[in-house]
Amino acid sequence: MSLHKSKDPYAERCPIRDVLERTGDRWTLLVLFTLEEWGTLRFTVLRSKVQDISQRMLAQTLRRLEQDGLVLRIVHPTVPPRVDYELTALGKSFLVPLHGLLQWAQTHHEQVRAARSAYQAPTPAQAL
Amino acid sequence: MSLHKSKDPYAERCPIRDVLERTGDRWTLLVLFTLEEWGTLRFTVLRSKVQDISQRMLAQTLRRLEQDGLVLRIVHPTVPPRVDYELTALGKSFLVPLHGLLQWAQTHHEQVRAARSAYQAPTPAQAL
DNA sequence: CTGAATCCTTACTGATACTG
DNA sequence: CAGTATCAGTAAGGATTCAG
Repeated sequence: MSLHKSKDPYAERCPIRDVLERTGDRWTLLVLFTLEEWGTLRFTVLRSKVQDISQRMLAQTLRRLEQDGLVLRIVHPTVPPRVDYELTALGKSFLVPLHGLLQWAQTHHEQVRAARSAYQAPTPAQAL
Repeated sequence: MSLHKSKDPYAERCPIRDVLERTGDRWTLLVLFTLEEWGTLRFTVLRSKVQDISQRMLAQTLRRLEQDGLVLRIVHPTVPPRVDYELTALGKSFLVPLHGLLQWAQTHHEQVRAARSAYQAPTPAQAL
């Protein structure tokens, strides 16, 4: 989804907007689920677990999650540098409703696929 | 979010992908919530209720929802044409987990905003 | 290792104009 | 009224390069 910041249909003041903005991008949920499953992970390891994510996108996604207080970034002042990431309490609480989505997807996935297969593109505004 | 169909990180076989693909675009949830609130609506009325959506985007969003079996399209063979849209049972069931997200957003919205305000951009991989 | 900065391609979106 | 088709601007994502 392309979520433009400006001319936002949800409007900035709308609380749900902040959530949808996160769930709506390509990697956030994947990163969140990965951190939930594995606990604390360092950058490279996290990347290896999130299939196909680029370095750029992982860094960007993590920044936003950190900024929103969903993920904690822990820097170890070592050489070479080591940075760990883990869910905050807020992040964990966010995963609860997310599982609702997952559950629905798993339960109704077949139904959706069946509907897609059966679908016939409508002839514009004219019925049988 | 831009959700490319190809090179999909979630992979096509992954059930959750089909859901995320929908929640991830700009208008789908808005349309879904609007239909939930108002029940059956015809194209123009629906458009007037979904603030700022273009005719093109509304049509496109409805097609996908229809294709996935979440929304029912009812064509009245009249002149001028009249087309009604309403949620299917599947569509309504999808709104349940969606409300979980909404709830979380409303509950934790302030926390997120606070985290954003407090956030300081990190100096690259070096601690105190 | 953990990033940030740049470039470039692709996808999304809106405006506009045109049908049945 | 209810769309579709086309066009053009913008934003997202990937690849690459550079740095602490």
